[in-house]
Amino acid sequence: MAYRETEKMRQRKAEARKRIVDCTYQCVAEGGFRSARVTRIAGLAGVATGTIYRHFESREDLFAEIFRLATQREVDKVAEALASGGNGAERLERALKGPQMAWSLIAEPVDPKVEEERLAYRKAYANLFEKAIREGIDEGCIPDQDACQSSTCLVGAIAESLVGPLSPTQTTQENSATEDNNDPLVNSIIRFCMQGLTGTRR
Amino acid sequence: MAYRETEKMRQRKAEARKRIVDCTYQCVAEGGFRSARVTRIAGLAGVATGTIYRHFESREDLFAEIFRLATQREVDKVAEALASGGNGAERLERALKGPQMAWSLIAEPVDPKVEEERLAYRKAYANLFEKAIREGIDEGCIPDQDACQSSTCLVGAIAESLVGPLSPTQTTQENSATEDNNDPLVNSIIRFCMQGLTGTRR
DNA sequence: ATAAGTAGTGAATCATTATTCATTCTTTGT
DNA sequence: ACAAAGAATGAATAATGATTCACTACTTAT
Repeated sequence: MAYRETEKMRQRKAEARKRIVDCTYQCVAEGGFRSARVTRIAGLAGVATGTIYRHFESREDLFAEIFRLATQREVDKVAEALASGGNGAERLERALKGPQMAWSLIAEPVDPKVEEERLAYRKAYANLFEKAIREGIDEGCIPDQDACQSSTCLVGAIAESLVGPLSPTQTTQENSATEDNNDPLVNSIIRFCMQGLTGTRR
Repeated sequence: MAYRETEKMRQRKAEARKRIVDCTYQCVAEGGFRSARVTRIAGLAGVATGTIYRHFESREDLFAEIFRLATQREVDKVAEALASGGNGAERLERALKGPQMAWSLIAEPVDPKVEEERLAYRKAYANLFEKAIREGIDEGCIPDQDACQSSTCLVGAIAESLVGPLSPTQTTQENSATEDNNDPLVNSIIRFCMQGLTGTRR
């Protein structure tokens, strides 16, 4: 027998896969999941359409992966913020400042499999917040309340403000990905959310 | 010349149109816009598929109309609540209790034309809230803040809580359409939102 | 009854895309 | 150099479903 997969090949395949992922991300960022065509992705990535299917079961699976990837980083950021020092209210406030770019993904209409990921994503956020709220309640810096429900409100308020159709920010990827801008917006969301939680004017 | 459209005919057409609208609504309520097939709608309405196109330009137009209809009633309810007596904070609180069923529509992935309606819908709500918040600020019962931004947070928090993927309520139409239930849920949303606005524990 | 015009029909068409797979190209070990 | 295996290709296929349109059925006015 002759061919045995070698490191060099593994690497080349990995590169192709990455190229596919990157181009998919780009397509999704431009026109959303709905309009991202397998053919176009293949074209951008410089592979044949068939090749996509050597790396992913189906279009949906590819999309689900994109979603997970784009999402993971942001959730991690929030988790990190919630894990660091300060009291519960302070940590929450820091966490609210965290996510910047991936929120845009939670607004987009998609296939069932991606929808599943989206649910997981929102839930991940909500869970982080819920835990933090509970801690705040235990510490006494947040009044007693239904932490689960409040965390849902938080996610909703933030999502709508940052990426919903009402959002004042342009929904282009570039600007929402930048680091520092739209501070007044973020600040007023934070104020609203913190007041909603604590019932304390600041 | 012979045939001239008569009242009887006008009426019959109107009935067919209404049947189409109703069945579309039913389909959408069951499986969402995505999966509502023109053929099935026609079948349910007892007309040929072609007939749909005598009443509506296109599938999208039909859907847009459904959306408008389902939506209008709810927005009216909120407007009414905001118009009645009491101070700003009280009126807002009443309005938050208003919408029940149509929120489910704002979560659903749809075609561009429907998307447009959805935007209008969210905006309608947000505008109502924004106006009410401004009034509350003028009256002094709500502290000064960015009314526009706060109204966006309200819409987001409510939408997520009632119909988002995190919603604890089943997303079936029947129960969310009922009048009185899920009070604890609604109450905690209201508490969160009112605190977010007023910064006052209740 | 007849003619003129409108409404209704639904099988056929058209358009769109994801997916397949027979074929060609590369890599690898001998 | 050769054979065995895998990888890549992309034209062809398949599936879906909206939309059309040639035709029939009905309504109306004379």
